[in-house]
Amino acid sequence: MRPESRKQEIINAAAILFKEKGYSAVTMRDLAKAMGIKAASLYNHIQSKQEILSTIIIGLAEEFTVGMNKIVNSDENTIQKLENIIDLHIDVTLRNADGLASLNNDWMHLEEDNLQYFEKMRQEYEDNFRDIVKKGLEKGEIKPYNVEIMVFSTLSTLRTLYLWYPEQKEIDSDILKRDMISVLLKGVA
Amino acid sequence: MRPESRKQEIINAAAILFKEKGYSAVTMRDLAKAMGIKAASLYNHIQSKQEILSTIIIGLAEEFTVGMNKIVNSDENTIQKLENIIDLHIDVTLRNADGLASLNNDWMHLEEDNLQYFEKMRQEYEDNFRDIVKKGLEKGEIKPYNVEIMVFSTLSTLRTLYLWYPEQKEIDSDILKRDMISVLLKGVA
DNA sequence: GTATCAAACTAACAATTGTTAGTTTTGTTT
DNA sequence: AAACAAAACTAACAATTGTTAGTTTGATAC
Repeated sequence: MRPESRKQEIINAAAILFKEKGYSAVTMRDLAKAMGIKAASLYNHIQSKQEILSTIIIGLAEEFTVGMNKIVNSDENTIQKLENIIDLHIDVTLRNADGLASLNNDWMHLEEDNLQYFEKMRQEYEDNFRDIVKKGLEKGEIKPYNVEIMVFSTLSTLRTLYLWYPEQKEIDSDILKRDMISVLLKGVA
Repeated sequence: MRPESRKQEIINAAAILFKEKGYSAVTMRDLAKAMGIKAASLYNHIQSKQEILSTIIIGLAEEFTVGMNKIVNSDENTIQKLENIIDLHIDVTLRNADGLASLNNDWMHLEEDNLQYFEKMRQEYEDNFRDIVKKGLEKGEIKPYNVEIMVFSTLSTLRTLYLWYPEQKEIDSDILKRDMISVLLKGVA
């Protein structure tokens, strides 16, 4: 157990509260109470409420960007790439499910520069995803359904993992990966 | 064009704002500005901000409850039942995508009684969904993957439709239904 | 033209918000 | 024990929040 910095403790506590009620509904006094201190004391460690949010979201977005770039630039086939994307989402979710709630639901409360930066990363991530599916379709590695529907459907499931996985502790992470890949790629029927 | 009551106009405008920023981040002054009036004037039509939220969410939740009950009590087979659930979600989404944002993201801001009522409906909806999948699995109509994963995966996609569909106007609703059913039931690979 | 009624308005409220300034406590290092 | 830095505290601020009270406007019915 390496000791976490006080700042990181605050950010982790904030992520939990943001997950439960959303960024706007969590006050600095709520956060302070969760930390067992007074609201003003938080400012010995952080600069602003906004800084907490951007630290949570931008860090995660960059993780996805790095992961996706590796997958796109690999020479694996389409199915393997899709499997790797599923892997990426499961890994990030296991490591920081609370933070993903903010990324999914509170990104619009980022301020100017970080908001633009985030939206750019998200756009590129989705474009990369779409390109993988499109190429798979051209090569006949994927069924000829509407590309947008396939991308949306898969991404919806992966994005929502954060809500669901923490409650399914009995499911081993390898079984999760295997069945998730099966369900998304081969369907249920 | 039947004229909508002023109250309903306010609720519709609120749903759009709630979708963009979430319930907590939307002020009564924001809502008033969107309506072209002053905040105090809203109270000639509604009782409270909370009333707006509960009207949006409870109405939609009841729609899903009614729809799901019809499906569960029908004598169709598992695949047909799943198709009907997909249909239900697409229909509701087409009719009120904005309201679904609140149902998905702001239900936790409902107050005591309505919160309990909502959570009960959601629980029963998910239980019904799970039972359909379980029975389909027993009868061999569905592949033997983890039930929770199948339910979660399908429901994630259907719940997120509200975010995605309004931007895909070029896709005909019948094609959407057909390909959505294909992707969810047969997979992409 | 006067009464009626819905729907807007102005003005204000008490509570809550994020944040700052300045001070005290706590624990460690000299 | 003296000095120091980290991290807590109290007290307060200006702005914003949902909401109320009381008033005015504008259209319709008599």
